[in-house]
Amino acid sequence: MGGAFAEAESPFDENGEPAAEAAGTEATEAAPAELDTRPLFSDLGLSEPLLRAIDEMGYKHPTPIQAQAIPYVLMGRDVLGVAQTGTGKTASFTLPLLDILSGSRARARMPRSLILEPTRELALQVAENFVMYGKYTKLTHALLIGGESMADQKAALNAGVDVLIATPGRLLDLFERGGLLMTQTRTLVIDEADRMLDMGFIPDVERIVTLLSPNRQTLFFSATMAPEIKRLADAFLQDPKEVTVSRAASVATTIVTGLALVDEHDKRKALRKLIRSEEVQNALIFCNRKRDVDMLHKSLTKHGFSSGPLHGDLAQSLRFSTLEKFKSGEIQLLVCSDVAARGIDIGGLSHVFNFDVPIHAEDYVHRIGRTGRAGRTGHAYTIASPEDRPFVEAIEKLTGKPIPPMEVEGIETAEWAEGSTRRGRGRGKSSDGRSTKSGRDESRSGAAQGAEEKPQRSERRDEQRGERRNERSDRNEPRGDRRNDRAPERNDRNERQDRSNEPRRDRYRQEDLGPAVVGFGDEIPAFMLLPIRRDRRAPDAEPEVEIDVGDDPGFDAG
DNA sequence: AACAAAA
Repeated sequence: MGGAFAEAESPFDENGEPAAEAAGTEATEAAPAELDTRPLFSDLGLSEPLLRAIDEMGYKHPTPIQAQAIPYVLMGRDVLGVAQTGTGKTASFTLPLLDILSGSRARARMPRSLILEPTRELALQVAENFVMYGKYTKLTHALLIGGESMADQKAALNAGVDVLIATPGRLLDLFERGGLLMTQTRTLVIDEADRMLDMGFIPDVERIVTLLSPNRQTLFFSATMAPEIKRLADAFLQDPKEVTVSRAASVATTIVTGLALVDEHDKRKALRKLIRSEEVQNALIFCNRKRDVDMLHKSLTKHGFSSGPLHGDLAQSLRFSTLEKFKSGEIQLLVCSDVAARGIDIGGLSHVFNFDVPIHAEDYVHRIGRTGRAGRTGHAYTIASPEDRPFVEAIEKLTGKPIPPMEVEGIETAEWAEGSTRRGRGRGKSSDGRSTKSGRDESRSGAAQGAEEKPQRSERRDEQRGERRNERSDRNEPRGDRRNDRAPERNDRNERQDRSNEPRRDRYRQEDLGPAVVGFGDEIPAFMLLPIRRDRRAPDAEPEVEIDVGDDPGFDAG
C-alpha cells in the first residue's frame, strides 16, 4: 500500500504540527523553501538497507509521527503514540522494528516480535509494510489471523519468524495448542488500541501481554486517548515516550457532507442517483448490517455498478481480494460494514456514502474520515430514513454542526418520524464558518478528576505490573537506568497506581469511560478528547467538537 | 438495532 507516506509532503512543520494558516494553499502548491527544513529519513538513525528501500519508494521526508517515534524506538524506549490512520503510523513502528531485528535470526516457534491488530485487514496491511521496507533485509514474518488455514501458519512458525502479525483470537488459539512460545518476544506492538477496546479485545490483549517477557519493548498506538486507553497504556508501558500527532487541520476541513432524508424503500434508488450525479472515483458505502451489505452489493451490481462487498462473514480470501481490487481501482464501489470504518488505509477516496446512518455517532466520524485525505476534498453523504432521526441528532451533537440536508433529484424528501421537533438550528445552511481551533478547555480537565474515581483495574493486574517493574529494574541492560529517567514527582501516576481496592473488571466498555481527558497538546482535534459515550441517554457534558465537516467555500483544495 | 474476532 502506498498510503503510508502519502502525507509525507503535507504541510507539517518541523515540530510535527500542521503549518496552520498556510495549510490550505501550500498543500496544493510546490513546496516552498522553508519546508525543506523537514527532517530526512536519513537523519533518523535507520540502517542502510532500510534507507535504500525507502529511497527506492520515493520517500525522503518522514511524517511527523515517524520523525518523532523512530529514534526512540531505535533507542529501545517504549512509545505511546497517539495518531490516526493516515499519519504514517504503521511505518513509524515497522521501520525501526526491522532495524532492531536485523542482526540475529529467529528460532523455531519463538517469534521475536509481535504486532497485535484488531482486524485481519489491518494485519495484512502491516504485513505488506514489512514486505516493502524489508526488501533488503532477510527477516521473516508471519500473519496469524483467523479464517485461514492454521496448518500454514503453524508451518511458518515452526520455521521461525522474526515478526508475528496477529489478531488476538487466532494468536491465543494457536498458543493454547502449543504452536507458539512467546518467551523470546522482545518487542510488542499494540496497534489501534482504541479499536481493540471498542471490540472487547482488551482482556485478550492483557492475557497475551502476560505471555511475553516483562523484559520487552512495548509500542502502543491509539487514535484517541480516552481515560480507559490511558490506563491501559500505563499498565503496558514503561516510561514511554509520548508522541502525539494529528492529521493536518486542512484535511478535516475538506469533507463536504450532506444528508438525504428519504423513505426506507427509496434508499437504494437515492444512492444510485447520488452516485450517478457525483463524480465518484471510488467510494466506500457503509451499511449497518452484514446482510444489507450483501443485498446492496448485489443490487448495485444488478444496476451496472462496479461493486464489491466487505464484511466479517465473508471468506477471508474474498475479503482480501475484494479489498485489493478496490485499492487497485478494479472495483469502484466497496459496500462494507464498519469493518472498514477505521484503520484501513485506502488513499484518495473521493466519496463515502452512509447507506445507513451509523448507530453510534463516533462511527460516523470514523466512516467519513476515510475520505478527504491528503488535502483533497472529500465527500460524505448520508442517506437517512425517517426513523433515523435520533441517530442523526446524536451525530450532529457530537460533531457540533448539522449535516446539511440535500435533495436527491427525482426522489421525494421524506419527513422525520413523528414528533419531529428537530431543534430549529439553521438546517439548510451548511457551515457556520466558525473557526474550529479552540482546543481543550479547563472545565474538562477539572472533570477528569472524577474519571480517576471510576473502577478500573483488577488486583491481578496491579500485582503483575508491580512484578514487571521490579523485574525490569533488576535487569539494567540494555534498557539501562530507565527507572531513573522517570519523573518521580508526577503524582498523577502515583494516584493511578493505587487501585488495589477497586473491583475487578475483565471487560472494558465504552459506557464505563469517564467524562473527560486531560494532558494533550493543542494540536489534537477536540473530538478526539471527548469521552466516548455509547449511551445516548443523557450525556452529562455538552460535547464540543472541532472537526469541520462543512463545505467551507474558502477552503477548496482543488 | 450491528460490527469486529476463535471455532
